[in-house]
Amino acid sequence: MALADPTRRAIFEKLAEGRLSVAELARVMPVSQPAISQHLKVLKEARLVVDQPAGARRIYSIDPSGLGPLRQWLDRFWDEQLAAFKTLADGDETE
Amino acid sequence: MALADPTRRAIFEKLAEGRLSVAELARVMPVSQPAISQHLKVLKEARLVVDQPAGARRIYSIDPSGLGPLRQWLDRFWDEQLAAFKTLADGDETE
DNA sequence: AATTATGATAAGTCATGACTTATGAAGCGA
DNA sequence: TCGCTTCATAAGTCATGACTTATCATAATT
Repeated sequence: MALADPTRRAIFEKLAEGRLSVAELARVMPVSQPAISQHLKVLKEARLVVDQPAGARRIYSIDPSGLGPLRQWLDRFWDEQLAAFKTLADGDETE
Repeated sequence: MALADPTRRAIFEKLAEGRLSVAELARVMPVSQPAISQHLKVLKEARLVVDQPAGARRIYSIDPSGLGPLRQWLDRFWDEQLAAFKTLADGDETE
């Protein structure tokens, strides 16, 4: 899970506010530039961000479709558990 | 993030199918009973599962409300990004 | 009471991964 | 072209955490 690491989540949240270059991220975050690049690599492989060259710089932005699988996974449990709860609430004493 | 670890996610998914004791989980999962207990401790602290003593055993089940914060976090990005996309799609050439 | 089953904790090992500094490649401006 | 900036990768360090075996407490069973 690419969003497990707090630093990576922070980067992701920064990018959610707007497109940023690596250097801009490095200025804001409390870690070195290589650390940023490494995190971006993981996020990119997870399809959570996309990058786009702009001269010597490289602009990163969020790939919203990357959140789809997580959302689906989450919705599945959400529905299952709601259904299970409903069953219990409906005066079920199977257990 | 308690759901970062694959083993822990597997435990969580097992519990999503129904309430289980520690021994039952240990029988199904490819790790030792102490490992199971340790994972359950993390899940419990994250409010993702609840436990209930039943004699010498202890029954674990999912606490669906624990998924609420994750869902909220996810929805926030979802909406933000959809809005951002809409802005772009609406013939915006700011960039 | 003795045995067995269950589950939590302690202690130690080991792999993973999040960081660092160093460095090289590529683009831009003087 | 030289220097400056930007970024990625290499290599190494170090902390975290996911496992193990050992053990103890508690509860059910005979």
